[in-house]
Amino acid sequence: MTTPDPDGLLAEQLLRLTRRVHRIQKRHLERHELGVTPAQSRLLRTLAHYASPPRMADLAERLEVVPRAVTTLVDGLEASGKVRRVADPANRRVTRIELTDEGRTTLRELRGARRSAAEEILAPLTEKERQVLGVLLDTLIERDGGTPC
Amino acid sequence: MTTPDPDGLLAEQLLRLTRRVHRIQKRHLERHELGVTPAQSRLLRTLAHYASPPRMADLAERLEVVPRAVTTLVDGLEASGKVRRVADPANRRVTRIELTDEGRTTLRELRGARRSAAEEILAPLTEKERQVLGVLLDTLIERDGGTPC
DNA sequence: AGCTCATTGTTACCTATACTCACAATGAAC
DNA sequence: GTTCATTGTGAGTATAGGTAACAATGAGCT
Repeated sequence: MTTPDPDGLLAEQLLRLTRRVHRIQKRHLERHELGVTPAQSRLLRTLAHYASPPRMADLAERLEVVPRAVTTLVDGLEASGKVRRVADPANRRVTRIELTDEGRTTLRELRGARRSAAEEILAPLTEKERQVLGVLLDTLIERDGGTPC
Repeated sequence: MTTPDPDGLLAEQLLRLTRRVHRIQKRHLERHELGVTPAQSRLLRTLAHYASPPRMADLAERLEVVPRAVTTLVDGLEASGKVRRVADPANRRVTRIELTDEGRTTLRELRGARRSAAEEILAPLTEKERQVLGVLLDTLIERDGGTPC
């Protein structure tokens, strides 16, 4: 209440920073020539977290996007042979998404791109500062359940 | 070196958070029915920082986008009467962008939307945590001059 | 059985943001 | 005055996301 405009400013910084993250990420992905967009890369990584192939709807929830957005991403990844849609025998409405061997290979190669991109972005911070930032971001992200109005 | 994947994770958190910031910002802007998109809102605010009307190129640099992107934003804002393109008498290549009275009014009303959006985003953080976050983000943003390669 | 309702993914379309490339108009330098 | 740099913009593209409508399927109820 005492400070002039701290809140709006923070949001501004956040957005500004993210524009840079996007640019850097894209550049590193292109340099590694893996043929995936940033969003596809994210889906691949998310996919790796599941023990068994998730449904489209699971992915949508995890990625915090509408199911329709996942369709497009999977379309792209399936076209380049990195994932596979498999029918669920138990419930014929659901489609499960599997990583292919090629997808797994891409994922491994992706780690290099991610590491270098992250290093470039976070270069100005010390290890400890990164930890603090991580905690703060986590706090902001965690409470996603209840939007007040 | 000891932690598993701290860097990639931070970038991930950042991007995830920003998707939320975008959504929240968009929602609050729509609720206030000011007829501006988030990017237009940013341009309006940037505009207010200048003592005299800046050139398109100045805005592009300040917003960290290519000049062509500013053209589109100004198109939209001019169509809704919030800014005005004025020719520079001294150099007929340059176009200067002025806030109109309506633009200034919108800008004032925008502050409410911004405040409430920022409050929603930052709710889980204490005042002190916000300050720390601000400093960290600033550190990350500041060194934008020299990209290593 | 049948009727209704919810779930699941997708088709079709729209928006916002920002990019590259090419270009016309203008100014500056030689 | 010819050449070169600056300035903004037209044309086209890419990415990421959103809504609305819908077909196929499953589940519940009577």
